[in-house]
Amino acid sequence: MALTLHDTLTREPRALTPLDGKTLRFYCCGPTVYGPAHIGNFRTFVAQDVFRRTLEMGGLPTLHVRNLTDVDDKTIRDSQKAGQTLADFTRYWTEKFHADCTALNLLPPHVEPSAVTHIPHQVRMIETLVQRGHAYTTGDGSVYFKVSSFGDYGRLSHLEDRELRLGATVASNATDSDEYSKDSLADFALWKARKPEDGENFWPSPWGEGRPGWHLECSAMALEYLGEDFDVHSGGVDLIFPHHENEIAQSCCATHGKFAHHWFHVTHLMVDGGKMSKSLGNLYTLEDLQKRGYSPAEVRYVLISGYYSAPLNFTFHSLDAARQALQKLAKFAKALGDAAKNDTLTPGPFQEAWDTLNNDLNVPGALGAMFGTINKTKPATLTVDEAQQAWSGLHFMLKALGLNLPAEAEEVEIPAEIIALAEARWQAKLAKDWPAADVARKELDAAGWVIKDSKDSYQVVKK
RNA sequence: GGCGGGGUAGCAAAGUGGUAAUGCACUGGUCUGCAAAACCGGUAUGCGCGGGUUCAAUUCCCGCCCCCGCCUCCA
Repeated sequence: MALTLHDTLTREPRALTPLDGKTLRFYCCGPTVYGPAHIGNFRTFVAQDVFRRTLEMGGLPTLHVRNLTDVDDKTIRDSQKAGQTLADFTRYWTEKFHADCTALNLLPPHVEPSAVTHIPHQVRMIETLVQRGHAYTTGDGSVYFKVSSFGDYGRLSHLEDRELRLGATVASNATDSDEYSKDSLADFALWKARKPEDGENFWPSPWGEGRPGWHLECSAMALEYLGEDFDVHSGGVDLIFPHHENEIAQSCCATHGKFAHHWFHVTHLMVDGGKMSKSLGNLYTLEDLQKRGYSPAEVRYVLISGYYSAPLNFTFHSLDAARQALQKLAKFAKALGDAAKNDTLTPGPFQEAWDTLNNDLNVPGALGAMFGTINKTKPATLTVDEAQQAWSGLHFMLKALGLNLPAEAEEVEIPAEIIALAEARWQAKLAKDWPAADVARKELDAAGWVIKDSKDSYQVVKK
C-alpha cells in the first residue's frame, strides 16, 4: 500500500507516488555543523528516517539527499573562536554528527552534499536569477532575491503581504549595515559580500568576493541531485518560514520547475512541557543521555513515539518507558524461538500495524497495534509456520521503524564469591533456613546481583 | 495581532458520530517460604471550558480559555 502523508503546502494528506514512476526523491535540510546536534534536531532526522524506511519497506526505492551546512555566520564565528580553519572545524562536528546518526540507526543519505563544496552551483544559480530579473546586486557586492518578483511568495507559510512587509523599504530604521541596501525588508541575501570578520572564508564570484546565503545552498544542491522537480522536501517546522518559502521562490524562479511537490514538516520536541534551550538547562545531546545510562535505541524509541506533526514531550520517564517497551518486544521475539527466524520479511499478523504506519506515518498508532498483536499472540501455542510469520512480521515492523532490539544480556563472568554466595543461599533455602537465605540474597543484591528462582534451580543475573 | 500545531487516565500517547488503542507506573491473582522473574487480570462514567446539531459527540458546528512554534538566516 502506498504511504499517505500530510502535505504542508496543500494542507491535506496525499498519497506519495514517485514523479518518475520509479524512485521517490526527497531532500532533507541537514544540520549546521558548528556544535553537537541535540535530541530535538534528531527528532526531525529520525522522523525522516522512518519516512524513508517506510517507503522502502513498502517496495519503493528512494533517493535521499541531506545537506551539511558548513558555511554560515555561526560556523565562521565559532571556528574562529576555536582557532581552527573552517574546514577543520566543520569536519570535526560533521564526524560527531555522523557518529550520532549511526548510533541512532539512521540510514545514511544517498547523497550528503556540503555547501562549501557546491559554491559554483550556487553562483550559477544566482547568475540565472539576476539574468531573469529576480535578483539584484547592491553597492557592497551582495546579491538579493527580489521577493516581489515571485507572485506565489508566502504560499507555503500562508503569510499575507502585510505580515511579510513586502512593500516596506529599508529606509530609516536599518540598523544592520549588512542589510542597508536591500530594496525591501522581505528580500533575502543570495550572496553576501566579503566582510573583514569572515577572515579567510570567502569565494570569488561575478559580484566580487563573498559567500553564499544560507537559503540558497539547499536549492542549489537539491537542483543538482534531484532536479527541477522532485517528490518531497522535509525539515523542522521552524524552517517553513522563511527558509523553505525562500527556497521555493528562488528555485522556481531559476528553473521554472515546481521544485518540491510535497512538503513534510516535523514538529518540535518539547522538554518537560516547554521548549528546549541552553539557558533553561534542558537541552540534551545524545551523549548527555548516554552518560545517564540510556541507549541510543531507547532515545530513538522516545523520539518516534509521538506523531511527527504533534508536539512531543520528552521526559526521563519516557526513556524508562522506552526501555521497558523494547524489552517487551525483545522478549516476544525470543519467545517465538529460534525456529521462527527466517529471511522473508512480510507484515503477516502485524498487517494492522503496517497499515497504520502507512497512514501518515502514525508511529504511535503502529506501535500500539504491534503490542496489540503481541498481547494476543501466545508464542507457545503457535505452529512453526505461525511462529515464523509472527517473527517475520515483527521484524518487518522493527525494520520499518528502525528499532534494534536490545541484545540479550551477554554471558557475563560471574565472580566466584557471587557463585558461592548464591549457592549458599540456595542451600539455606533447601534447608528452609529462611533468615539465612534472605541475608544471602540481600548481600547479593548489594553486590549488584539478582536471584531468579525456578522450581528446582536458580539463576544469578546482573542487576 | 497573523499563521500553524496541541489540550485524552499518575506519566507518555493513538483513535472514533454510538459509548475510550498502546507503553510505563500502579494494583489484584497464579506461582513463591517471602520476593524477583514469568504468566493471567484490573485501573479514564471520561477525552480543556461553555453552548449548539443529532436518537447518540470525546469525535461535527459556534464561542471561549490555556500551552507550544513561526512571523526574515533556529530541526
